[in-house]
Amino acid sequence: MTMGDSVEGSVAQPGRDAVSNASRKGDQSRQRILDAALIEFGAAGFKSATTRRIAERAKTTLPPLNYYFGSKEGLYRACAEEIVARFERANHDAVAAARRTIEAASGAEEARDALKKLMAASVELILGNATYGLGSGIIARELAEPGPAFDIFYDRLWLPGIERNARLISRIKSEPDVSAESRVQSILLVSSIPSFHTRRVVAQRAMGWSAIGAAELALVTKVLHLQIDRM
Amino acid sequence: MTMGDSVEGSVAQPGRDAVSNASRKGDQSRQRILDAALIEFGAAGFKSATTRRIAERAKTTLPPLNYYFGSKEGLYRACAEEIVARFERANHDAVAAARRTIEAASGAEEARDALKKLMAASVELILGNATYGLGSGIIARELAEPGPAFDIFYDRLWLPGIERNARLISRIKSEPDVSAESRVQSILLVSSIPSFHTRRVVAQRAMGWSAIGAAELALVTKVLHLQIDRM
DNA sequence: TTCGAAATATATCAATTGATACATAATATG
DNA sequence: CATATTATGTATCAATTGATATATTTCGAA
Repeated sequence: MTMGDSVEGSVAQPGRDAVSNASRKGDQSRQRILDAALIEFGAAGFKSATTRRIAERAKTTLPPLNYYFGSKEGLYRACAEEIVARFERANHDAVAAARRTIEAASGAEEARDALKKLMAASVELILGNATYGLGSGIIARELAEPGPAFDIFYDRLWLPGIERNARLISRIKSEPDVSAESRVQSILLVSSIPSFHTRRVVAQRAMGWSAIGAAELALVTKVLHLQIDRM
Repeated sequence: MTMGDSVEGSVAQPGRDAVSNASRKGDQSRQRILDAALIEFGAAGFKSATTRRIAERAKTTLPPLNYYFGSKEGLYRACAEEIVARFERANHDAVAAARRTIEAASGAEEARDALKKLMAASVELILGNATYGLGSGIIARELAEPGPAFDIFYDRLWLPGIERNARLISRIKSEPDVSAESRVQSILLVSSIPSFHTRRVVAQRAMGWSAIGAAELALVTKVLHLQIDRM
């Protein structure tokens, strides 16, 4: 039985106690493949990226890809899981603060502040962090054309994000329960996040920028804050 | 010499005076193929869509695709041109009004109104018009991963749109010339348009809607108008 | 009606590509 | 150290797919 079999239905580490992680040789290969796949899938998309290019970038050959991830699609899903994990790690503090705000009977101002922090963290992640740029490309593509990873992003990014923001917006407006309107507002706000990837692409071309500078990052954040202030 | 040769460098109708358009038999085939390609490319993207499926949907075979459009990529570019043409046709009135407002020494209120009309037309087109839904998918994808049609969309949609809106925003703020800030504001506004496609995908899932209703369309437009009122 | 050009279909090619059978090497464990 | 397990490389397969050579049909002009 190969490792790949245990991947079915789960992209977590294969059957092995979590203690000895990264100790065995194979873990390094697995990680190299995952990193290479993030770059290739991010640059070309699921269908256009080829397993050969991924293997080449990971300085290995084809069989290890299937050995560790079962199939190209399994590898793609593993990339999605990795992206979500990085997103959760980067947003951990803002999310924890938001959760506390929601659970405690906080006032409108605290909710407003929590919402600003959440949005700022997401924008920073997409526009500011060069490494995550790959992730935002994959996410944007998966939204333009729901593919093998849509469920992962939807269940672990969009749905929780919409729910969380809707409660904060509701709190801002001092509603007794979350209204449908707050929910729609939340959707509009959350779904504006991927558009920052679009903005990156268009702005770089329109302004001749090679990268998004701190100045534009600050401007975007400021505009978002103003938007939240006017809710 | 075949028709396909004349496609190089131009996706316009092959060498034939524009008078007798749609008269010859081939024009109907060409149109059927284009319609089929819009659907297939819209659903699956450039790489994933197959010429066989397009031919099948157009109730024909492979050679006509190359005969009329030279190659798969030529067909894709023709689709992009078609999308831009439809967009321009649907937005013609709002664009003409904006042009008049810009050229005349209109005041801030007229500029505000022209900008609202422009944005409303785009939103209506993407969220409201079912037929154009295909186009917004292709556009969204092309932004997530610049491909063979990026230049077409950029040159004929983004660049003119950004320029136009920047002038209107500048007028709203009563600036002597268009400032860099107005330009950035314009980019943020214009690049928010494709995100309505994202919103369609996410909202349909999150709210369990099978389609975007008139109510949500009105809400989105209202939110945008408020945003413009606060510039 | 006749003839040449335009249009469409059949069959096939060649390249790409995901996957894997098989052999070999590396590693860990007793 | 010995051996079973894990890991990796070579070579190859089979399916998909864009493209086209070639034959046939359709159509319009003379």
